[in-house]
Amino acid sequence: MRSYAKVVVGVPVEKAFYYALPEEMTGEVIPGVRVVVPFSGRKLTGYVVGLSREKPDVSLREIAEIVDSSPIFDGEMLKLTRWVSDYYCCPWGEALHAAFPPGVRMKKKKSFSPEELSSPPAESLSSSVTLLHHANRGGGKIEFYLQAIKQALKQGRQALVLFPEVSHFQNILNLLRFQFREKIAILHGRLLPWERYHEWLRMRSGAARVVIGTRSAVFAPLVNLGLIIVDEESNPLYKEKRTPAYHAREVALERARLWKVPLILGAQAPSLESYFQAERGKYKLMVLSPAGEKKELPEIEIADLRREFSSRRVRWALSLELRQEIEACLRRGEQTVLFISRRGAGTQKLIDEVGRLFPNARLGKAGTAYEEGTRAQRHKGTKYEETISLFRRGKIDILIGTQAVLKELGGERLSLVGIISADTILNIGNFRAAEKMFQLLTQVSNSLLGKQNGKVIIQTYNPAHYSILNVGDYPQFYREEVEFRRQLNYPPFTSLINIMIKDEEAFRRLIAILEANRDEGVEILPSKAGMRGQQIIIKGENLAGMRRVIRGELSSSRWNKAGVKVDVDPVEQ
DNA sequence: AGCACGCCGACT
DNA sequence: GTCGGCGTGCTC
Repeated sequence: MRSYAKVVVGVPVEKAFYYALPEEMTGEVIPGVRVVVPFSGRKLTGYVVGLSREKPDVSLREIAEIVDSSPIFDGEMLKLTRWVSDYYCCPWGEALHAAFPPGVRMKKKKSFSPEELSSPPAESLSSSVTLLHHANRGGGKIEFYLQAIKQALKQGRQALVLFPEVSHFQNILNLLRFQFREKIAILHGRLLPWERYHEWLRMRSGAARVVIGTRSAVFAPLVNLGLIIVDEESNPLYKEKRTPAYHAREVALERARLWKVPLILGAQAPSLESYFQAERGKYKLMVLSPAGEKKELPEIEIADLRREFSSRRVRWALSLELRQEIEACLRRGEQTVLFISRRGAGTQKLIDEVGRLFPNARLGKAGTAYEEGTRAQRHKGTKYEETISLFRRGKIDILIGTQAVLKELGGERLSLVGIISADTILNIGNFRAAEKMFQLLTQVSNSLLGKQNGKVIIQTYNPAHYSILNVGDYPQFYREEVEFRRQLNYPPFTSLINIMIKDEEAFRRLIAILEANRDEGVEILPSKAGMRGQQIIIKGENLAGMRRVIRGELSSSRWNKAGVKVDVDPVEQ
């Protein structure tokens, strides 16, 4: 009996297309392999996503060529990418692309030892989600992860461990390499194409047993997955900004569900979403306190700028408290980090002021590695890295920096962190502002944990804000924040979809279409987004219907030039 | 994405 | 009369 291949091609079209198989290809064309097909006058590479016995009611053409001698996606991975395309409103082809990175994509006709591939999954592990709420960045959580990984390996399974960025791997990588040596594979965006290809093959063959990676590694081609860990699950770097704008934690949740494997989410300060699920009993909550002697939180002092500047005309960047504390810190021969939330006009003013006030201190300024180095430079070492290195070696007394320096905190001689303006974060007009503030302060104060003179000074016009007052007490912060979210009907009580549109005419057209198909309880909030065009925010308890409308609508090519970008569950950074 | 089809303005 | 603008719609 003849069968027909259902093929997804890399065009922004929602549909799959059917092709006939030439006699000699029967048995070789199976779901998950790539094929070359004739498509409106040209040849395109597409993914076979299924086979059908019935002849579809269209005139068929034949598959021209088979690219892979064994599938690059198994059935589960096809389901996962399908879910990504449904949930994040992108064509299936684009979701498949995201799961199949460039370094690997160009290679052809390589066989991935089929005997490993077809091995039936062992008895399924208990599928559950654990939220590991740990108080510090110390060994407790790594120990926990290692135990879970060992258990998965003992059952003959593979473990997938995600971190928000490469610089966070090192600690666990050293420990894992010590125990498992060549069984470790690494996957992240900065690998060279051949490195990625090499790691891909090792995962696919089952030779790699533990995979450490960043967000895109959530699609790692594991043949015998037994465990997923997402470290620092609340880190916004897990959100992809390009299409499909997936959140690696959400994809991990779906993957764990599909593969029926346990998932561990780790966080110093969990995301509202995750803690909400834990509170309702959907996730198992585990709270880890610091092992050994209890390390004290640093002293947290609030510099109330309202009082500070009410009597004076000149506005200084540094409050009296912060100035005095820097002075004390310098006297003790210890280091200070001054955190600014954005680069810009305020930065130079701050640097000048610090220079004037502390003429003998050695100053350093660090933006981000990205801003201060070109792509080529980043391999050799950038100005940013140089500054950080000087700071680590104690050659800088006062370091002024943005978000990026936060992960460099924790050196021996650092004892003071000053938040120059908490309000630039609290006033960003985003419902996650308080959460972002709390995340920041948690990270900062944990990096000074147990320091004898550890101190955080927060300069603010909002000294009574709950995100500041509750540092060190996550449950209390959560209670206040979740109440705020409930009252304003924000996640986790609702979901959001953000659509950006350049073309104004298309913007109006899309609003009309969305309004016409709007479900009960769904709000459609259009607005101007300045230079970037217009945006439509869709807000509601259940957006499944809206998702369907968006996906169906955008598959029509009349939106091609309108510059439409869909962001499901947006996370502004 | 590409490409054809189609219906309006300005050219040899 | 035709060339070509790009709006619209289709590709198995």
